[in-house]
Amino acid sequence: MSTGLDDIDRKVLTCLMRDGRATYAEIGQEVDLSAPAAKRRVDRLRAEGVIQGFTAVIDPSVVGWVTEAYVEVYCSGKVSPTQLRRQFQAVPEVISACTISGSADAMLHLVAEEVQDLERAIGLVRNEDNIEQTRSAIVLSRLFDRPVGPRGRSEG
Amino acid sequence: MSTGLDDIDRKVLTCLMRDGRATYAEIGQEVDLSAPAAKRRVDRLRAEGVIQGFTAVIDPSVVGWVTEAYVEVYCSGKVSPTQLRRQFQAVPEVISACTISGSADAMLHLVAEEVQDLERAIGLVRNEDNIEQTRSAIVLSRLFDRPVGPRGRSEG
DNA sequence: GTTGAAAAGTGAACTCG
DNA sequence: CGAGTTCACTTTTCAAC
Repeated sequence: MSTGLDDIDRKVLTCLMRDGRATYAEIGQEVDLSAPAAKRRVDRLRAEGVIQGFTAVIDPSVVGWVTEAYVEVYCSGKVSPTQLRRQFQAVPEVISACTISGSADAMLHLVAEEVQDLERAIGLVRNEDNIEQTRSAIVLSRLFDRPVGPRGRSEG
Repeated sequence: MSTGLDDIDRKVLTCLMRDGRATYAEIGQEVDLSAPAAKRRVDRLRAEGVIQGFTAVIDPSVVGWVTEAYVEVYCSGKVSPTQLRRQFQAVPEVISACTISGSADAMLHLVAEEVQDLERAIGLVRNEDNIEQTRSAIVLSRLFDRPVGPRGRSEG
């Protein structure tokens, strides 16, 4: 599986992350390629799984998914990532889960419409034998969000 | 400014979040509307800011943005959200920032290519007068991620 | 990269509550 | 009038070469 991206591929990705509905002619213009050539790039990137899909970016506050929380999870005994994935995925409010370094074992990101939905979801997470405790932080206000993308690293 | 979404609007959003490059004919088919009518819906949702844009979903591991961390930030004295936004936004590795409830004041989500990039970025964050301490958790393995969208709430 | 047929986008005139 | 539809016309897609 050689997913070696060349410079043109990276530019194509940048272009599509900025505007997921860009036409192939527009993409081609940015990378000095004809529209069909640009399309072949995009098709290949999709086939390789580099581009997993396209999506609309929605203002969460308008749609009513406004309540968020970050939850640290402390587990007891041995914890298999597979097992954790399965039980966290069962809670629909959990939109992201990962294992982390430090005293906690996992970090969850939850999104819901109401605080009580969060409460219930966190209750479900805690309600498993292998979960020892959780430490939740409700999001008061989101300062900003930006897409992951090719971007300069900080200098310091 | 009444941004009241009706049932059709929500279906349009769901459709575009599942496939950001869906044609207007496809969208129309899902909501029993003609293609031009579907386009007018989408145009209105964009104009209202409900749809903020379209983007490609990229596999981060392929592109090399593999190292992630969650960082709790403890501030001293009065903290203006505007000020916090400005100083966190200055660090390119910070892809998401919010104020939170609990003992910490803010939660940051960082993504970088290498652990030392994270280290440098966290150093930059700490290097402000109003930052008292930080508490970082490096992401060991991402268990799953899923888009925010209209979705069932957990029952419990 | 180029070409051409098929598909999608887009504005205008029209219709219905 | 706001919202949907059909209809012409342009642009884009996409599978040849």
